[in-house]
Amino acid sequence: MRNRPIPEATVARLPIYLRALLDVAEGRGDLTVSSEELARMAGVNAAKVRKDLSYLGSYGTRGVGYDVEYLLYQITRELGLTQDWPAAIIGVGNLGRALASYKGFSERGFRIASVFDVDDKVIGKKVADLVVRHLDELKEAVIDEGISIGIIATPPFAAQEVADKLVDAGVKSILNFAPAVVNVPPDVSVRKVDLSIELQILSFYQQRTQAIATAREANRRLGQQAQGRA
Amino acid sequence: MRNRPIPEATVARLPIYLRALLDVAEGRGDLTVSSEELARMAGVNAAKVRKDLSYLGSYGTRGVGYDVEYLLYQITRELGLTQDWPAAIIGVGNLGRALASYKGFSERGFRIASVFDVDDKVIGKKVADLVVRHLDELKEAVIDEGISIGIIATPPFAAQEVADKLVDAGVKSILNFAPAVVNVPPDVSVRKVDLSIELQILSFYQQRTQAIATAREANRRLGQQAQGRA
DNA sequence: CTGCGTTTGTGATTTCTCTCACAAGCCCTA
DNA sequence: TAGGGCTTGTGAGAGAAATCACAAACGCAG
Repeated sequence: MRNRPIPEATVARLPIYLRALLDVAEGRGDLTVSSEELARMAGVNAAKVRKDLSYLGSYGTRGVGYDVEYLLYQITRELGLTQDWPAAIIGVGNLGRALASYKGFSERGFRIASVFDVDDKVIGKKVADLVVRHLDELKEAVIDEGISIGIIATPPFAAQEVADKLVDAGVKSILNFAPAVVNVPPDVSVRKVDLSIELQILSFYQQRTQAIATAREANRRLGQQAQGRA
Repeated sequence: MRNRPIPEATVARLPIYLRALLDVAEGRGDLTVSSEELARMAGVNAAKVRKDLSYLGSYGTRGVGYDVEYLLYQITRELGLTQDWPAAIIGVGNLGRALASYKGFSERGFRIASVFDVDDKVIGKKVADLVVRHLDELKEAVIDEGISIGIIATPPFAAQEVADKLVDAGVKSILNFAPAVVNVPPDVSVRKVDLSIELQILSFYQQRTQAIATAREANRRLGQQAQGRA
């Protein structure tokens, strides 16, 4: 099992296990945790937890469970969170500003090192203790400050251009909040967070269950009519 | 193909196609679009586009492509976007405020109808033209204003409690921005957006390619040493 | 009306993911 | 040291998603 590449689906769950483990460590101070318990906290089933963790190695003890501290360390290391990855936010609109001061990032060890925009009205102003710089200074900043993650928080029409500039500056990881598809070379990772897409997906399932309810209702009425006729 | 349940993976892509189609319609005003072109705009491959669309029905014309307006309408209808789904935001911190004034929601037809919190310091204040109300008024508001989507933007410790209240009030769709797992009955849909998890996933892939580069480098040096000895 | 170039729709296949179920292995007690 | 109770680690099978590859069908030109 070791040394096999870790499946994408597993990678996406490791941060959830990490959070659960932190809760266990801080909260109760238990020394070990079972796959069953971890599963409950992460909202998945126990077999999945065990298989996921087995990709990292055999870090559990049969009959006992997983050592909380040890597993915490292993997941942290596997996720590359032992080093820090300075990030830059491009776009200082509503969303950009909220992201710049979002506590969740720093709590997980991510530091916003710089914020950029192209609008003279905001350049030079402070956002979450950082002075907004012009996008033209991006490449320089990436080199000087070792920025390794770019966070796109621009309007959609600017997203591709900003992505190109990030790639050109040597950034290999991009988190895209703009509602637009961005294309990058294969050695660059992009993840997207699209808020309205999430709502649209919810809408689909809601509409569907309502449609079913309506159909069932119609059916019921038809049934009553049939009974009435009988 | 029709009437078969639409796969989850397909549902998640429909909003992306929708956006691409809107671009085509507004931008060029072309009357038809091919799966090839849609694929390019959506960042997927053409076969996937065709298979996805085929779940909705046979809306294309062989040798021609898809009628833009017609397909737009069909996807809109399938996603349930012909009716409106008023949403409520719970939690008026940085993120909650940014979400309340996020243009992307209204552009896609989602309306934030109410915002809630439990902190007396913000209740009664205005956020994006809406007066912040106490969470205790949630159930009432859900009924009166027909709220069908709950957006959780609280700190993590409060997320489950808020989710329970949403469920209790009859909300069937929840979008959770709090970095915490929330459990709900099976008839309720939850989608989560966890910003720092996205960064952790990026970190994993970045760290891995760096590790590979380092190993390759070490290898190269070993090779040179071996050559030196030969 | 025929033939050609184009693009869809979809069976078949491959790949990825989840789940099951149980042997292997650990701890503890006597 | 032997045995019983737990919990892990993982092979095997089921299921979902992605991809392939091609027949079917359309428009148009001659």
